[in-house]
Amino acid sequence: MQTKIVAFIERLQQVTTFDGIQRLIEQLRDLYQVEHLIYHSVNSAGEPYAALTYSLDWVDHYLEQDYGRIDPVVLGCYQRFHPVDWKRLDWSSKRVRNFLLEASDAGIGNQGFSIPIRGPNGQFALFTVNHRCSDEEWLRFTDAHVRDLLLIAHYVNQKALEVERGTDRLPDQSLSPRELDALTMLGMGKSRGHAAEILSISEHTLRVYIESARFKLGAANTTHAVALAMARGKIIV
Amino acid sequence: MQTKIVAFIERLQQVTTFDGIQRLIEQLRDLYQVEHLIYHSVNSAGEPYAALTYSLDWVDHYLEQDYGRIDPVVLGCYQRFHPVDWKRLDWSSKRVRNFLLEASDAGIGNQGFSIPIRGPNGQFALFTVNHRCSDEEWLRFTDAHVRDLLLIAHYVNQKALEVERGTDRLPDQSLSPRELDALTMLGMGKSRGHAAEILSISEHTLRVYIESARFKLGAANTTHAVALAMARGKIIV
DNA sequence: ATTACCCTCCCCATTTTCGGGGAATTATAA
DNA sequence: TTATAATTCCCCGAAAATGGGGAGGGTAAT
Repeated sequence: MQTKIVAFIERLQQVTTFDGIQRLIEQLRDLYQVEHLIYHSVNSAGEPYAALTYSLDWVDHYLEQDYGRIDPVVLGCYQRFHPVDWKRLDWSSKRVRNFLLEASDAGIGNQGFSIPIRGPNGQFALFTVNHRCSDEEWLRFTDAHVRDLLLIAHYVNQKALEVERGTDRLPDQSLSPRELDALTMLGMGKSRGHAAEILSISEHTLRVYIESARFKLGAANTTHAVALAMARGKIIV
Repeated sequence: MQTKIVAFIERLQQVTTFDGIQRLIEQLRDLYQVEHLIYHSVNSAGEPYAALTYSLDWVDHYLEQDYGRIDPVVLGCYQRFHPVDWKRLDWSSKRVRNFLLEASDAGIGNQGFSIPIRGPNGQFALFTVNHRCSDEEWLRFTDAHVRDLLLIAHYVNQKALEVERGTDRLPDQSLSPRELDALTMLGMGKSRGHAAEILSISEHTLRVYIESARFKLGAANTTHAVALAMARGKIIV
């Protein structure tokens, strides 16, 4: 069994394009004989990327409906450190059950196992195995392959980051100490006036920091700037 | 070497109080013969807790100065999934270098290794080993003990959560779907008017959601509500 | 079936923030 | 050293948010 993963990692090293990752994901699905395999990520600029074996119809529908915001797999893994079996997630809300029905119709299996991954600057990725089978079968599968999957998830993410770095993007905008102070205060719920008082600067000055931070982050308004700074790990509230 | 950790885990099971955890941390420091051992966490309500071997003076100073917001160890690990050696963190800013000098004066060693941990509802914890030695010595130490430390970090966090659950806290406030929608839109930078339009409701209605979400989250204003919802993993922007 | 919560709509007055300007001194870095 | 960035201060009008109030219909659970 170990030869599988060794061969895979060797082949992964050759890959230099997103297409290559996609093909590898498909080969991996066949190798492990599961219904679906999904790698998807959101980089620091918020751009999504995915290599997966779901039907394109489902992917389009998912994106159109912005299901990433209610999908318990995404929500549940976003802040988690450890891989999680889909059974352990929260499927209780009505909206989610509806989503589940649609997913099932689109050919998504009832069993799933997802591995969250985090990269630099808030980059977030998920590596998911999906299958349709009984709980017992699934338990046997996961027990047998968790280690492999962890390694694969890690390597695939590394490769995706590497390939993406080729597509040169805007450099990571760094915020000045005062800008971080300002955003932190606002994120903590202080009003501009109070925040300025705490930082011992005029309210006007505070506003300059917020403005420049907003500009650097490409944020539409103050709330957005705070949200982006948080999402990118620049501040903690 | 393995007997060390087995004995530790057994003793850990007996612990039922915060004081017990503190004593165990001290014993662990002696066991591994390092300068300092630190476990600290922030729960879903934002309350900090720590069991550590730093001097109380330094802890007081750290809290008073709110160094948690600039400490590269905290910042760097907050969004990371994997343990990290302090050398790999970003110590470049002036403010940080100053912090480092103060820390060194307070008896904190030059070498460190921190393990981030995440629990339910945005709970975040750090397990850190600190020592004063050369890079080579430190490499030998970490190489020899990473596995142990990972396990210990995990068990200590579990125990801390368990002990904390005893001190019954306010139940986790759940937000309604529409409240989540509203906060998500604002977190994405939409204005109230635009957000209402996207959600196909009146701007007045949107405001009701924001107000109730703010109330539930105990937030002072909209920006705060979005920040809290993000920190608690309720929304993704 | 009653309670409770969710969703939707509306008014008003007050406070706060936004987005455009401009300008000075001090650090930091190339 | 010279440029670039950071830090600090200021004005103003338009726009948005806040904090009260009230009201009706729906759904879900007890």
